[in-house]
Amino acid sequence: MAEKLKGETRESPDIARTALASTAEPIQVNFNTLPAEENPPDRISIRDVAKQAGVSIATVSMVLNQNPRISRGTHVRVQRVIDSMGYRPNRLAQSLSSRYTQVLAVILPPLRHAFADAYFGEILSGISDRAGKLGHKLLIEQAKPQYIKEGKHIELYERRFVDGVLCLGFNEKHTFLSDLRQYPMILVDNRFGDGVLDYVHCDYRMGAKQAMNCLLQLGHRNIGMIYAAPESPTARDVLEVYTTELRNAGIEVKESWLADGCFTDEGGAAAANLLTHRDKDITALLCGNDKMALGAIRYLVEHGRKVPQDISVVGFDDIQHLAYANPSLTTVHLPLYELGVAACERLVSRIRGKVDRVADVLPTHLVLRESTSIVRTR
Amino acid sequence: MAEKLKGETRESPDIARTALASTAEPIQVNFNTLPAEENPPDRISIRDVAKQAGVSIATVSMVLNQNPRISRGTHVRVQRVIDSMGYRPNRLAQSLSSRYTQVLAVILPPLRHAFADAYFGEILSGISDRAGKLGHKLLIEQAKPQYIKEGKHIELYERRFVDGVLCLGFNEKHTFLSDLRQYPMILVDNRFGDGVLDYVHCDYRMGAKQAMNCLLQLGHRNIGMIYAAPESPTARDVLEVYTTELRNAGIEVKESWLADGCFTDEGGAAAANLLTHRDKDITALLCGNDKMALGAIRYLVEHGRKVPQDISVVGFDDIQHLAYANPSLTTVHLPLYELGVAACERLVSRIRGKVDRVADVLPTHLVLRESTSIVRTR
DNA sequence: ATAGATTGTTAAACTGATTAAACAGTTAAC
DNA sequence: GTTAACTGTTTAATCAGTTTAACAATCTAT
Repeated sequence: MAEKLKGETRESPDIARTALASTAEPIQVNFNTLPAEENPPDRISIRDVAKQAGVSIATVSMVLNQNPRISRGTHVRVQRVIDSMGYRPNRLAQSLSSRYTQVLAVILPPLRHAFADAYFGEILSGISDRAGKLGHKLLIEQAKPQYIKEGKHIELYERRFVDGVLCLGFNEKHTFLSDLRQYPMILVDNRFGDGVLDYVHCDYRMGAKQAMNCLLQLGHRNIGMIYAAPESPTARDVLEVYTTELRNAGIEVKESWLADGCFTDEGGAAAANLLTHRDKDITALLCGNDKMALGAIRYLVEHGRKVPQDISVVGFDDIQHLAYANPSLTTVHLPLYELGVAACERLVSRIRGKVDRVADVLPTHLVLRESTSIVRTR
Repeated sequence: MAEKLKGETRESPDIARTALASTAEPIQVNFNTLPAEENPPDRISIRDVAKQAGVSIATVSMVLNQNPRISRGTHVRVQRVIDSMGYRPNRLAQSLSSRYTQVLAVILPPLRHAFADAYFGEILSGISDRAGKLGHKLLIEQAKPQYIKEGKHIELYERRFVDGVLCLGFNEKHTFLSDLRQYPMILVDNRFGDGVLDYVHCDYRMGAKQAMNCLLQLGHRNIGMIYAAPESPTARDVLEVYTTELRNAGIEVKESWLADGCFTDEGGAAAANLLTHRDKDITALLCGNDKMALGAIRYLVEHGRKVPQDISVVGFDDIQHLAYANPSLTTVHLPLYELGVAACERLVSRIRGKVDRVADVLPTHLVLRESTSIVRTR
């Protein structure tokens, strides 16, 4: 138990303060000297500006929208008034008449930790950055069953919340996607119904080929696979390339080499358990994502199998901070940030009617780290 | 190199298919039989509904808003027309006249991986869930320097994008926060300028006390601290309680026990390096968040110090999936999801004018796992 | 029977912008 | 010296709702 010294309790913690002083910049937040905003920031409308500038509201509107029919002189004069009054156009009114909201929605699957997920996070970063640059705001939604049942995803367009939608983490099982096919929408990192919906996804076939090449070159022949979500076309791509590449190497794939890991780390651990028990000779595991790979490694290490000495593991995603795992993970790098950028870019093009079909596939590459090694000869 | 068997190349991967068949539900997406939406979903307006129902648009509006001045009969009759026509009110028009957008913004700091961050993610989940229940949409923004310089954070209100804003991951160094003090805004998981801004945060003092109690009870006396962001009041709370609790236990805090870990895992590793070299007798480390704790453990383990046998480590946050780390992390659980819920709830109350001051503090608790143990006597 | 209160509905003003069409004032062409 | 073609600006309609005040119809109370 902590012994308490009388008279010392509740004393000011100087040392902490000292530490602070040395690191923190001086902080002064004096609210009395802050620029006094006009108390009720009385909404200034386009009419006020027009009156002040001695022109019609149409002129102000045209100045706002850089309409070339406005003369240089008027433009400058009106702009000056706009700036001096601190006028900012009400975008509800703008959207109401212009029919564009300048807002995009991102729909995520109803997973408990969808927002804390590195995979979605990386894509979201890309989307957010590009949306900002294109002058669009981002609305975030989770497609809970109730949400879909109530048709909220359709309301997004119908009630004019957004101009377009990006769907992340969905596959062909999510039939609500087809409700959106008549609106600007892009399915991110998957395909749907043989390409009925616009999409942008990573080249999972290329990634799988890169991973399998690596393992085969390291001499592995008994390679297990922890897959997930076989209803997802891109996930299926990996499975297919996996078997094809084995065949091409003259190896007959055993059914017992396959296990579903549900994209989670627990699932990955469970799958590793299953696979290693079904076939003691497996020397390598290809995993559908990094989380499962991590779970598998944890399971293996905890059960006395050394990674990579006894068994090699390859992941998919190349999630940040997993480079720091122990052993660090060999994985297929998916350009998730770029995927987000591309998806956002294409969606805006679609909204503006500049393209009428989006079907992009982004290249991957393999990142060799510590979780793979040459097969051990017994 | 993989040997290729002639005639076997590019064959269909039956095994993968079989695996699929067993796991996947049957997928049929027949687009010809999907309910044929009226080709041009010709915008239906309140006027169309009014005409069809033989009432004025005012009546339809009042039905929509459940105005009690409408008789039961009319309500039912109009509602039936609304349903049959599939009418959905344009929310731009609604917001324009009602002065409420039903949209909230979440502003995140300009960190590269803000969206992939477990800490923010957890809070965001809470916010998103509650916002949905309260009928509000969520806009997500990152406060890049340029963004602030251009006053986009003020535009959020002035241009009527949102009714209120939740600020995550900011502290007193972020002076732009004070620009928002005249609008509905809640600072999440921090305080600002002695409480000028509304806030909801976790009880970091309580958390620090719980962590220190634990370490002291385990017999540790030379306890180092990896802190971060001393400009953050809540971070300072931890530092202060750390020194106070040591003093109360009759231990004089050494300046050399403190190091800044910048809230990152690399920072945590670097700080662990620094601390263990400055004072070889340190037997425990208190870390300002889980990421730094993880980095510290990685550094220690890689440099031959066993955790917890040689040195105990306590984190802060209780981030998901870190329960699976090896060793699993003893940490202060912050109710981040609940924090998001509370913040959202309070913000909406503020917008509706039901409260005029928000200053909530949520309790924490310690989660004992494997990274701490009784001090080893030499 | 008539004034007063109650109830339900509607006309009209309002929210704050965009934009097509009209309209002056110049300049160019025949 | 008309007519035609441009320029730059304004008028007025429109986007799709909400809300206040007015109004007609019915019900009470005197």
